[in-house]
Amino acid sequence: MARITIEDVAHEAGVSITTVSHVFSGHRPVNTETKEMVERVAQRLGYRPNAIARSLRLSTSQTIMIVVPDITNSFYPEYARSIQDVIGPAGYHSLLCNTDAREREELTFLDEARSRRLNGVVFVGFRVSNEALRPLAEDGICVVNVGEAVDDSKIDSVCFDDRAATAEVTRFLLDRYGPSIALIDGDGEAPVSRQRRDGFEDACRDFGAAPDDAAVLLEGFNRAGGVRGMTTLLERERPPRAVVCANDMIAVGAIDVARERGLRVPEDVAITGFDDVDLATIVTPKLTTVHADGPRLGAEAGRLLLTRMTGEHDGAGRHVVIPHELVVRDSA
Amino acid sequence: MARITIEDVAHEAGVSITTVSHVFSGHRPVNTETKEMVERVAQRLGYRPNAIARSLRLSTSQTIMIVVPDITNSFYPEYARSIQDVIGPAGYHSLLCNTDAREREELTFLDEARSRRLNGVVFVGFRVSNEALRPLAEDGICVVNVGEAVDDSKIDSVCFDDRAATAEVTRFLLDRYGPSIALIDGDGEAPVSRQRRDGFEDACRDFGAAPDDAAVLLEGFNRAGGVRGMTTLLERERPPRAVVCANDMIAVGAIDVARERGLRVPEDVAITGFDDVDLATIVTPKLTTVHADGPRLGAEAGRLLLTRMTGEHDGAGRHVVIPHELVVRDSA
DNA sequence: CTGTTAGCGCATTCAC
DNA sequence: GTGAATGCGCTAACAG
Repeated sequence: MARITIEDVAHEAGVSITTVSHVFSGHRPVNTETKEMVERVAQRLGYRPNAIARSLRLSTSQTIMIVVPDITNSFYPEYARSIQDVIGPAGYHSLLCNTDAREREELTFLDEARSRRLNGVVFVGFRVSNEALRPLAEDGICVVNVGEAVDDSKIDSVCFDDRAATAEVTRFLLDRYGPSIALIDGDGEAPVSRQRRDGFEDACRDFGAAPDDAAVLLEGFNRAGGVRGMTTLLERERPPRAVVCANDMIAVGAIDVARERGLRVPEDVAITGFDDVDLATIVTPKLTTVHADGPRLGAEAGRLLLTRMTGEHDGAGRHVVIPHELVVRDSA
Repeated sequence: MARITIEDVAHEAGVSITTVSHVFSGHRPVNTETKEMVERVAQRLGYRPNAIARSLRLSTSQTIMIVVPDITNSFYPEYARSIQDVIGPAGYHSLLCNTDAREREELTFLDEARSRRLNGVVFVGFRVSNEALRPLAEDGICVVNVGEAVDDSKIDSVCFDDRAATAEVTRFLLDRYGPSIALIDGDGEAPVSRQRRDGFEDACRDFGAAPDDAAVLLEGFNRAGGVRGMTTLLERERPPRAVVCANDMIAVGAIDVARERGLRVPEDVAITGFDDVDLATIVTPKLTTVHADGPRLGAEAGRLLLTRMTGEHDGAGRHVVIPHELVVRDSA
């Protein structure tokens, strides 16, 4: 139960702990015989270096934190996996943290990152202001914000142009089905949400249809949100001819309701999603949606983080926008 | 950049580090005024206790590791989230680790758990033998294996009765559609996979149809696996009347192919899944599948782990089987 | 090529 | 109610 330490190994092998340390780190040459002997002893004793002690000594944990709002939205696992694919080979581990879009969780994780002296954080924030990331950067933690840029800081950012993308789908719907349109948004406060809402309103305004406030519903970024939203919409006197959903899961919920009521999609109501996750091609009808490449977003975030962690880049924040694409399938 | 330590706070506040330590731990009474003063100073300086140092001193990290084979299969995020819901309130953090069902990753993570002196591990292993968990338990790490029990150890286990469940769906299909049946399995070696295969064969044998080896395909536990499997099956001279898929994602892929070829499900081919994840009710036709409650599995695993970590339980391994249920929908 | 030693930041025992 | 001193296990000067 008492774990084997480097000292036990040194003692058993009849060498100093320094030598054992160097056998493992390779930071200085060790006599081949001694080396092999030490390795044998370590093996026999079942020695595992204590990563905690090493972290304390080196003040680096070789780990990063990936903070996401909803791990059950498959967009995020795909994205997270992609980050891991980038930073893993460089020797970094990662903590995948789920906030459920709660402010308290967001703050707690950020605090944790500081307490644990993590090397980096890739953050998708829903509640907390960008400013909350500053203290981390000041502590020397590399951070990539997924979303808006953080001014005057060394914080990098990656995002999609959510506003433009949503305006694009909205325009597509407007052109095809006219001005009877609604948006089921995912969240009142989250930046992504606001961006998408703005895009929706931009397009409506451009089209000449002053966007009715009542045309925007705030539900959750999930299937249940879509169900609630669509139900509300269909209870109206004049249900919309087309519905923009702030993500694919919402769209799935909306389609559920529409079909349940015997409405044909898109003949009776057109419905679009956002993200283009796997679901998009599994539902019937297949979703017309915005392809927002999660893996690519993750890869880019990982790359930014990595170059900063290794010191390859050390200037002001870099800001990259991942291109999106409207994918027209069957739901609109 | 140089982080504030407990010493900085003590110095600034004009007290000893002992006092500061106790202000934060509450492990011994501190004069109220002193306490408030210290807290103010700490606040002002932006002090964050160093979790690494604390871990080293206390030799506990208050962290567990959740190891899953495929984070993009929504079964696992749901399951993991559920574990977190159980252990989080008790003050434990968790690392969510994705192995992609690779042996090397499985071993690496297990090693990591030892190196980092984690308090617990909840393990879904696909490649590595149960025996690989023993060293962890010997190091005093609490472990819950999701799958088979580990004999003569303090390792708990949770599982579904995969064999019985698969036999059940298979029998259902056999009764309804006769002996022309096939299995698209997910993996050649994984224990879950073997269990499900055995269940399939049990049912076939019972039915009197000696299971043809050729009736079992080994693909991946994902949509692409289902696509490959179904394609192979349909190229046969006499394609099966019913197809058991080892999980829902495989079933989705299989349905994709069937429909593409103009086959009606279930009129031309019946298809079943396993897990009953969200997808199951999103595909058309809705999946007939085995409801394997991921969140419940996670909650139970979390509970077992927690009671062991807190010392509430400290005997031999406990083994719990989570009930499953055949859910008949539209695909068979 | 190898060993001695001083911390990394904290919790805690022992003294006051 | 408070402080001084020790050590958790490791790495990296520094010294041979």
